[in-house]
Amino acid sequence: MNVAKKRVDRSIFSNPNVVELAQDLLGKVICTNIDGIYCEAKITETEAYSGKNDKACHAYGGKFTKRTATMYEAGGTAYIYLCYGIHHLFNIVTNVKGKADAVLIRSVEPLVGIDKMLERRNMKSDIPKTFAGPGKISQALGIDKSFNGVDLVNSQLIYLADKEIDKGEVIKTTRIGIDYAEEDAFLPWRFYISGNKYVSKYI
DNA sequence: TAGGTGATCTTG
DNA sequence: AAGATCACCTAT
Repeated sequence: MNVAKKRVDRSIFSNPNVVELAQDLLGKVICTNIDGIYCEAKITETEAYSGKNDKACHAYGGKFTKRTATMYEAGGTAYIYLCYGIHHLFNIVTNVKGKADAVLIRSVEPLVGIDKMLERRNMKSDIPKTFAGPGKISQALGIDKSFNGVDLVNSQLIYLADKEIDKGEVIKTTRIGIDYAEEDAFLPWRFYISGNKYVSKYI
């Protein structure tokens, strides 16, 4: 049965160390109330992006555009953008307002509403990789660009909860799909729960 | 392994 | 105004 859960509060998202926070978010639960259906999914894989020094980050070097503006919002804001014309990528903005850090959610383990998540993915069953990959998890949870800028701390439609699950060992490795970032492509800023089945790539 | 897909940003 | 780029996914 479901372990008692509580909504996480603002303070966790305002951590100025996004690399540490990306690891803390593993095991937290994304709750959505979209299309009138309630779903829950545990975060199993994340990546950290830092506006200040990280060439992989959209807001690198203080870059401020219409798109990146969301990244400068307070920790706990949703940053969602369309990637490759097809995929909505879901990030959680971190740090305080004015500092452009974010955590990309790359994979989740479905907990509640699995049938609805499969339907959104146009799949009949949960085969390996069904919920592994940032484009897939947004599709599964019903997240699209209309949620860009939403405050995850207060929203009824999408928020995070803490089920106090022991997440076990965290694997640290390099981020995916950021070859353009030169030396920063080698930073070990991707994290996943060791041994978990819902991860897009091992090592 | 290659191509789809379109918003976003930069360049001319 | 046009062209390049892109934190990916699916099917050959």
